[in-house]
Amino acid sequence: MRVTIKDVSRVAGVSIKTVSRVLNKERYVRADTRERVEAAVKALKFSPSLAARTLAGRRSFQIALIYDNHSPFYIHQIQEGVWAQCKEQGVRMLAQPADVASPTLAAEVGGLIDETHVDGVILSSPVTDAPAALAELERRGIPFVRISPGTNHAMTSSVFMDDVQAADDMTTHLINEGHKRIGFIIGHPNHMASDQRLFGYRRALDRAGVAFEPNLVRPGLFDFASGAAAAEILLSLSDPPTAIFASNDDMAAGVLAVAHRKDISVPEALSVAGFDDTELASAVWPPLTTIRQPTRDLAYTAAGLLFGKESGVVHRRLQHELIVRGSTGRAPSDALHT
Amino acid sequence: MRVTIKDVSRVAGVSIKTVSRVLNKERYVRADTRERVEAAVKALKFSPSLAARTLAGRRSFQIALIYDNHSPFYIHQIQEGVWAQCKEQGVRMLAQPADVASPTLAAEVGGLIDETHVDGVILSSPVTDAPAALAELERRGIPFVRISPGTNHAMTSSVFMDDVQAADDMTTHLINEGHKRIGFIIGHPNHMASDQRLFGYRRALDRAGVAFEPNLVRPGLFDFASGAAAAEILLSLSDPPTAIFASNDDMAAGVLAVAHRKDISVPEALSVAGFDDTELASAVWPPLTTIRQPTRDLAYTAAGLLFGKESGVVHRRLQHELIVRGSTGRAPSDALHT
DNA sequence: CCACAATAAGACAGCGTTGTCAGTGTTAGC
DNA sequence: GCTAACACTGACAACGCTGTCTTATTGTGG
Repeated sequence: MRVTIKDVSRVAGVSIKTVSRVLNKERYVRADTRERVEAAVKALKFSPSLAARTLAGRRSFQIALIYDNHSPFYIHQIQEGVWAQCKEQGVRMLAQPADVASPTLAAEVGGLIDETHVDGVILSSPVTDAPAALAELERRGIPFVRISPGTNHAMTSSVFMDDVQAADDMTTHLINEGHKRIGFIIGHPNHMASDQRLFGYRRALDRAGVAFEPNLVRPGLFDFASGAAAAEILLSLSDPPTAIFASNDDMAAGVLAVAHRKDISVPEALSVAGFDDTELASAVWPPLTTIRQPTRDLAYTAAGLLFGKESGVVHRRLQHELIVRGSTGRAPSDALHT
Repeated sequence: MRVTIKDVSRVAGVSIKTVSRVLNKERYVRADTRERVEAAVKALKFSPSLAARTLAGRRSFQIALIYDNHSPFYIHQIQEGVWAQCKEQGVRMLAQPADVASPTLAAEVGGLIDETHVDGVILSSPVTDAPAALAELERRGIPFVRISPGTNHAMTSSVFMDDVQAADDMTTHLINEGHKRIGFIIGHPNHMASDQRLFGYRRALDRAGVAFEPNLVRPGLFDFASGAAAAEILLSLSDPPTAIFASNDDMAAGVLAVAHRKDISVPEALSVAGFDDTELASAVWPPLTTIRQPTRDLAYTAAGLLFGKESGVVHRRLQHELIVRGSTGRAPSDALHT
């Protein structure tokens, strides 16, 4: 039924081992032999069985992407980046949702690796910082790369952006626009990036000599609803902020919705800023001023590192960018002084 | 290194075949033997090699999900639904993006199946209607289920919603709100659902005796930008529509953005409706009146059919729901008559 | 022209399971 | 108490490749 390496070898008039050599681009195959084999492969539309290659060889031609992130846009971009790199390398990608809070995380990660024999793993935040998952990977000595990890890890490569600086950039931008009371919505507590963005916000305030006010900082969960809930509270303050900086776009969209409902015009009465520059940022009104996180590139680069394009442990920082759109503007009080 | 069935058999004091029987829940294993084996499996944290099972047996414990859809929200829900079902069944899911317009589609689908030996395939629109892909699947006699196919296919199961009725429902709702001039933005031409939604729109107009006006219908591509572009044209008409029904939420968000930019208040001066009820529908302002498409359930059910929960070819229709939110309201002229 | 390395290709075992078949207990019926 | 049917278990080949080892062929320097 199935076309196997045997069929190819028969058609090409060589041994199966020689076919295997051609398939794996090994040395010591004469050019004309190679061509005969390749012609046979094409004629028979032969695709080698991954299962057999995995079982017999040292590679499985598969990698896993493990994630636990509730922003569909973010995940989509991550998947796309890893996928693109895999396609170039002729490797399959196993997308694996996980729950970092689950007690069975370690078992799931371990089982995945044992069952599939994947050649490597890409970890996306916050799985990057789940000790249980990391321990399983290390115990098996399987290569892995982390995307936007929150913790340092000398032994494995990672790809990330400077969350502190990015949040600092955004906050500074708002300050430069005349804002003094800037609300901040923290990201999901599972994500280390959440702390870093908060830190960047505080650092910018400090440097500018703007007093930090705990009232203006609210927790969030990286989703629309939590952003809206936080905005509800911030905007009900007796002395509400003139700008709100949310730690991701989804939450910023929540802020916008509340502003609209309360008939607070954006950006005239309230500036709103997001983070990530997902498709959502341009799909809401007004379009969000945000930080462009090179998510897809992060993922693409991470997968590239996994395939050993560079040797040794590499920590690569990718550049973010402040994207100014319609959701932010001069502080309202400021307008009086012009 | 790796824990194998041999290790388990040694610890349990049985043959590897008996371990295999327990693993596969076959008959003819004494209860106490089964327990001994299960204890050994647990003690050794044994996970059977998928590669070996695939090679030796008739099942691969893997299915593939093939999609080509540019709405991240939609794909996310589809993946989630299939994934949930797979998890219940203890089967791995291979997510495979594809390009229905690509000339290599058939080769990619064929290669995927031959390489991975997947037990079945889930096709999401518009791959459901790509003849090249279907032919490859049929040639191999591999079971597959289609999610929201546009064409009939007697031989395989499918799961879908009634796009015609849903579009009819929405259009009727708008008519009932007093709208006479209702713009319509068609979906991506690759998707059969696009035609059906257009048909439902026309059917509702006909039934209500509202004249169909070709001017009010614009093509789109299921993305934000094409929705905005269509809205731009519709709203520049000398006699613009009082409502715009976009064939999905992404395009409806584009309409909202244009309305905001042109300072047309929604829903007072313009009603906007979407389709799908993705997360986006609730993340924009005002939140979109839309059709709730049971995307996740569609996917979950499709995967269930693949695992043969029911025998024979099944075509299951899932119920949609009209979700009325803030983006639609009475037609403006209508207000005068109240 | 010979020794020796480099190149080229095949034979065969083995990866970790499942399928098949054979063999051994165990029970039921008369 | 004997036989047939059933329940249970194991031996062994096979799945489709790659790794290792062996053998043959071709080049290369002195």
